[in-house]
Amino acid sequence: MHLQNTIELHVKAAIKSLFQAELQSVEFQATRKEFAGDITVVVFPMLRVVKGNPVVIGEQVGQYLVNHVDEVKAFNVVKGFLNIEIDDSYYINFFNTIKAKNDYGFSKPKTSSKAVMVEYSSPNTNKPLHLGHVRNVLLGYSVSEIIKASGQNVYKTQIVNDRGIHICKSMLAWKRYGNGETPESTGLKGDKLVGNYYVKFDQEYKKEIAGLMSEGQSEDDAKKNAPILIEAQQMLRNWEAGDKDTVALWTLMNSWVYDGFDVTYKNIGVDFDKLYYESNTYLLGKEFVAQGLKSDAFFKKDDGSVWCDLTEDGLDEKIVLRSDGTAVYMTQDIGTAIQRIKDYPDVGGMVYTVGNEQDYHFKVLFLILKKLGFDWAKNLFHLSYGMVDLPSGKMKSREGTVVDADDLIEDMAHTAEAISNELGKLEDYSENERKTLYKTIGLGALKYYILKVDPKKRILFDPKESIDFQGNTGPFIQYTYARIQSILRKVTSDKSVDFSGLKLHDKEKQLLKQLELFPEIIQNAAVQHSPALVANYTYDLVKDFNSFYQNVSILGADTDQEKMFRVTLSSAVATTIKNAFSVLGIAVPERM
RNA sequence: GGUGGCAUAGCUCAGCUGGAUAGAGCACCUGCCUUCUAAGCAGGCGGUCCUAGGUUCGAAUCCUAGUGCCAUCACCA
Repeated sequence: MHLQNTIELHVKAAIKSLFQAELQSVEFQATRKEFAGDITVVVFPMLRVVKGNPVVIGEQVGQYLVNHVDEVKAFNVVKGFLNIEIDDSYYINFFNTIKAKNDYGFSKPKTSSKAVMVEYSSPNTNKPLHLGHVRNVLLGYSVSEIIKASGQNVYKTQIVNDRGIHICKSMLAWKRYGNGETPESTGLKGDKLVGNYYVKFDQEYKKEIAGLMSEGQSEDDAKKNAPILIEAQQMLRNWEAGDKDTVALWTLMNSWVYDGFDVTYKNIGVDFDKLYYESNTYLLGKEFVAQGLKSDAFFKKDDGSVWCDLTEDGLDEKIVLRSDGTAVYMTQDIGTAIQRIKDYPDVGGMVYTVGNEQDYHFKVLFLILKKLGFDWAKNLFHLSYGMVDLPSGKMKSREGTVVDADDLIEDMAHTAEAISNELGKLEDYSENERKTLYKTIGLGALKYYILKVDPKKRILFDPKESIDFQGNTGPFIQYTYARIQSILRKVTSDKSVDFSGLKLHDKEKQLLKQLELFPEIIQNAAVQHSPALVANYTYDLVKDFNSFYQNVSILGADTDQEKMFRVTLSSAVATTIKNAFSVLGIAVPERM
């Protein structure tokens, strides 16, 4: 049993036997480092059932614990805080149970529990991925890995927004101004090429608006009447009607984009188990709108449009099908959700990684799916995250004010290279080994930078100020891992050595306490969908290790048993760093 | 205007279900490489936890109101 649970039972027993009172719960916290002790019981809440001086009560409970619990060695009471000292043997026993576990902190998938499907990325197919997508992808991937590590099966997926006016704009601009350019002919990544035409469209569109306005049209009218827009809208109708040439061009240009995305995803180091395409699921959505109409979940207005009334839930009426019978975004999302459960009947819930600008949309979507009567609808979660903004404001693809994902990753590797060269520790590394390492460190810095902040908070990214490589950063943690590997190359950790009877150094005990928290952190991070919890935990662990490393000699320990303990403890810390970073999607280097 | 989110050191962020003198990193200042990798360690400086009320033995944390920033409220996605 967990030590805290044991103590809780005995505190309750103490209150019962000393004061004949029932305690509902016991409040714990970590003992502050200025006081002696390892675990602290807060006495104040007990005053509700026991009248008296908190210090006196603390003393009495403390004495009871020393008498009744083997692991409790001593205690002291400061104000209303009962600080309990735990015997070293408890921590050594704990260490013996985890020292050989390569998957420490992770739980095996429980066969009883349902799988979770996590959606992330969800790009439009008219432009390359940028820093905003990077946050999305990193969050989604990490949350998937965290949920897996917590003991549930996970399917990673995305919905590709491959149809709509946005892609028609790129197609039209390419048709008009492209002169038959291809990724091969230009040497450009496919997504970049298509993105260029999306920008081109916007430029031409703005010119036409200006022209119409100089002829006396209002801005609103000019925006509606610009010929290039009207042509793009016609193109969308042609596409929906299945026009051969339009569909062929659509297929071709989308395939360019997908090739480009694949390169970027591979670069970032994320993957998917299954892809869904909007062009395939919006029809299923329509079917279910028809069903919802029959079951009275929806209603039809006179003009033929279909709505869902959510006023009872404090929201508005929401359209689910246009009067001309075409699908809106909501229609397709209904279809996609249902399709996913059809494809994976073991899925009992879904996580949607989508920016907080769509909070309202998902509130509505989840309510609608409940109204349609799906029991899994209660297990839907919108992993809503804050925007990534630049000092100049919002990123806009159309206006070219974006931080491109590929460029950013490359820049990070260059920074890693520059710092590495300055430190000059890798003289004997081959060119290839170095390249790999620079990428590991650069990506580590970027991913950690983004994942360590609470998802719901906005990130302000200044491209001029490079991401740090010191302090609370990915490279700092990677560095600590590499240091430990260096020790393990000198002395192999023997996991069979028994460490009973060892007297622990304060720094060692602190490390063991921190290690003990890891499995709980993973469970917590899964429940809260927060990689930031794992990142900040890992940072604390690494800080503790570095303090240990600089203050205690590992290889120069007094006895062989002590030396092997320190080596094995270091090894366990390395394993924990590696495991924690793996759920963040960050690799760890053997040297750096 | 309605709704939702955010507000903690000069900057970037932690702070779990309310608990001890609010913690880190960066920046700035002091020390520490002949010994396990100094991308490190040890220490210093730095706070009206947005404001005002309230609940409580106790509030950065919970409640109410206000202020500021952001998002959203389309037969857009």
